[in-house]
Amino acid sequence: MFYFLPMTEEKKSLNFIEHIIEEDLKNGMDSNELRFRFPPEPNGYLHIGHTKAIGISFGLGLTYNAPVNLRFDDTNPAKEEQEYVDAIKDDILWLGYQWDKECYSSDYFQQLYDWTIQLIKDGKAYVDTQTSEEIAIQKGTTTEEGINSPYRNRSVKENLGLFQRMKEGEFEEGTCVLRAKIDMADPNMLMRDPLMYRILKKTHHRTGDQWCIYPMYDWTHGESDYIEGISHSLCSLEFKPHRKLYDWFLDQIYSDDGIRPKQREFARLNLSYTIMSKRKLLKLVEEGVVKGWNDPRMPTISGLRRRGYTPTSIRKFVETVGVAKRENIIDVSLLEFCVREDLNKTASRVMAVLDPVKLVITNYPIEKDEWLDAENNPEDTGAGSRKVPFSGELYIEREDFKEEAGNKYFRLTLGKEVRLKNAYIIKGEKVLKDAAGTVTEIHCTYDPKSRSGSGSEESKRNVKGTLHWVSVKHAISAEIRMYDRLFNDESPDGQKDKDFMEFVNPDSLKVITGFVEPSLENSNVLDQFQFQRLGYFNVDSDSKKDALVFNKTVGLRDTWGKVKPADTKQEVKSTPQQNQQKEIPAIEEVKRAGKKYTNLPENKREALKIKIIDAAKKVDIEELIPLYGTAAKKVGTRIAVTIALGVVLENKNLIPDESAKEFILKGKEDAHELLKSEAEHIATKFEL
RNA sequence: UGGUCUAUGGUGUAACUGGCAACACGUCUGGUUUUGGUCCAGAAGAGUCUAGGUUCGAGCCCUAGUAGACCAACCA
Repeated sequence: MFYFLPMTEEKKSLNFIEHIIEEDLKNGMDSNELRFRFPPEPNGYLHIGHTKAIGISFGLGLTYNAPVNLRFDDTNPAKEEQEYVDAIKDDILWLGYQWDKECYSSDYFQQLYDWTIQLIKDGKAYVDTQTSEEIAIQKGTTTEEGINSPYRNRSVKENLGLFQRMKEGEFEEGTCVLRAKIDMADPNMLMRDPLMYRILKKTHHRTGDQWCIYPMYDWTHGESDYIEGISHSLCSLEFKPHRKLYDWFLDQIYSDDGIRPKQREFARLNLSYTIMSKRKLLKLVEEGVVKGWNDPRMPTISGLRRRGYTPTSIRKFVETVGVAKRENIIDVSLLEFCVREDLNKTASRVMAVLDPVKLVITNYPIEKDEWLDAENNPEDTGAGSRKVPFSGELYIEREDFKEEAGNKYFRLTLGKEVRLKNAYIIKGEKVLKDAAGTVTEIHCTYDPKSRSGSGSEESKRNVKGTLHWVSVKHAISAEIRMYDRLFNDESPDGQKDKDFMEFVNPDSLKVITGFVEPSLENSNVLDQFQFQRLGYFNVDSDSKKDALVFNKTVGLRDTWGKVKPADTKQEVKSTPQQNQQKEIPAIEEVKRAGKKYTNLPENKREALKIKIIDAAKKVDIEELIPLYGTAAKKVGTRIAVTIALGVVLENKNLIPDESAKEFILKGKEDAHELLKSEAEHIATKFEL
């Protein structure tokens, strides 16, 4: 008998936002007061960068079982459109997140207006009738204070009147604004009488022409959070300076009965070899570098979806990248890992040959066909199997044959045997070439008794290589779109003197015609497959029943085909110092024991001290020389090492001055004093 | 020449009120395998930006530097 141990609660480490929430909860916040929001501006399509923000807020909603609002931050009718609202909703839904309320900042225009009137009455806002240039100049710079607007001290009555007229459309765009009266000398530029309202005579996608004054971001966001009862308002780092203003505005309207939202900021997601800015992505679309916002090479959600990325994989990805406050560039290999991980479990295995060369089995009966069993997914026993047609003429990958090759090459060569997946073992016999020397046909023989699954001895025979193939007679040709990274540089928009367009990879798309097995004839758009030994592919939306089109989502992990020089990275790292450390286990032992020593409670140290000294006696003085400099500052090791040093030196009658010379000779100038004082200090302390 | 933030293996993130720097990706071995995939077992790789300080003990606390990011749109 044994007990079922309680599942050791996986001590999931919290990110800093979760720590804040935990802290708030501990300090008396009720967990059902938690509420989050994702607030996109509907002025473009969502991209992989947004999924981090989405994942954080919706993820928090999930872990704390708290509602998450979707709020469209639509305060600028010049840039926003219904089309984007719809696309954003589609994308979030596709990712699999559920929002609680669908909100719009524009729903709060009236409330915001009412609060504004109060602010004006309180003398905390005024109408400025200067040009934007004048206002900008008065704002000062990061190093110089700003100066007050000449209109800063208009009377409440006058402000009220002017603001009223602004609202009624009496003034043209750009002629006046409403500003908060804060402090033109604040080191935070955002506090220097920020704009609250500007005139925009544009039709808003929701409020139509009802308003011609529109609130600015800062005078909308925190207030919207407050109205919705958001407890934690999470945004990216560049909003950090806005926090002070966020809080100031909140102070003006907050009454004790509501939840006071907190703004907290995290670092946005950057992906290597990718750009994220909407403006730059738009340029790619406009200049025809890609075919649209949902081009499979785009980092947009719609692009990734079309490319074959799954919601699960993207969610896993954002979960894995974590949340912190430092700048980061995440390697695309992590994203790729996440899709492979998901698709490996779900995608049906099929055979497709993308760079075909004909293989003729000379001893296979002409005209004969066989339909062989093929497993759909070895990772999923419930996936069943299907039949694939086999015949005497097949296509195999050109890459899978070489006339001769070393024994690291597991594929077909003349005179060597390989297995055809789900079929027979064959042996290369002869090769036919054209005038240019290109292989046109490979002849081989097969072992009729080796058929997969037949149960015979031969069917179980182990041969090194297994090849995928498609029967010439039964193959369906298909368009295959092969994608590579869109940029050649790891950080295309991170270069100061170069434009990101310079790094566009001209070979990011290759369209080829390949052959796929006939079972794919009835596949549907977005169906996902693993083309065995090649990678994951999905059916593109351009695909038609008689003209199949596939996208390559991602290749299989491939440790063989890789160019090896990448190894240099590994070489560089083994520094001489590390090598030396490896060669001197005695000192290692001292150090290890030393660390332990420092961590032990007072009463348990004695035994270990003896051990340290024993180990120290074995240390050769020569070994200490190159090490002392670093060893001395190694955390937690210092004292123990010093004990050891003291012992060693004493044993060798080197204490103190003779040895110091050695160190000095080696360029360790400080070592003398350090050694002496440390040794003395320790000696007295531990009565050595 | 101001303010704010950040600094941990190649990358990203951890490390509860100071207590042997952990996890994932990537890399490299070996095993299994009818996918050079998956899976399994294992390894290498940082002593935590620098210099001081406090402490028996510092990635964590203190001081001073250094480097990077952000901040002067009638954008969000």
